[in-house]
Amino acid sequence: MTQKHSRQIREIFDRLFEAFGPQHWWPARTPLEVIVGAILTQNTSWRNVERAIGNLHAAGALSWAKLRALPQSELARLIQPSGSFRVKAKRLKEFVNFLWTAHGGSLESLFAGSLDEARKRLLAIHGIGPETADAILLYAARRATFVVDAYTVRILRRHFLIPSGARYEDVRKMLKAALPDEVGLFNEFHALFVELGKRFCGRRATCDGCPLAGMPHDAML
DNA sequence: GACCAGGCACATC
DNA sequence: GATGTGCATGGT
Repeated sequence: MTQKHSRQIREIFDRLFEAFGPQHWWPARTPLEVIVGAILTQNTSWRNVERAIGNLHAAGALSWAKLRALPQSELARLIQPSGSFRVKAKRLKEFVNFLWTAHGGSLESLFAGSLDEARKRLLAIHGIGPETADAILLYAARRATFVVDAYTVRILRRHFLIPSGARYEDVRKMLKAALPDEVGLFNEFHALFVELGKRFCGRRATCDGCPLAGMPHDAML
């Protein structure tokens, strides 16, 4: 991690924040909603997740007790708009069951200890991979970890800030090392990466008007 | 009709 | 360790 590298990362943040402003992530009212949303949004657009969460809300199912009591098949029916609903119903159930059996239903207990300890605990739950674990830690537990999504990797690679073969954990550690350890910064930065990706890094998108225009860049990547 | 969206687990080489 | 596939909906 060179100072130049770190400066470029910060320049990206500054440009994105200047262009897009605060993103107000995560769009959820409670830690429970963050966790449910994080699982439902796996490989799924947020719009469809909102429909699913709307169904859960209408069914009065947005509480740990109700999620625990709800039959998996009924849960699957409610979250159907978010896609992969059988898989995701199972994942939600596994999360809730683990929260109860291992931590007595206490998120505080689940999130206790060092960042790495809490992260390992989450990753051990079936259905919680690195990105979902980091989203939960950052947006529900307010811990300073970086959420590395596909856009983030693509953008950093295009700007020569990570090697082409960089893995999730490499990118996460690089970003953590390049930035001050501030939850608010990590929160905003991930959301800004997603916004940039949606607007300018889709398959059909062009770089016209991209806030990162002028920075070293390879559009072919 | 292909392709994508705020991934993950599993099989296979 | 790297790559491929199923999961499944709704939008472009």
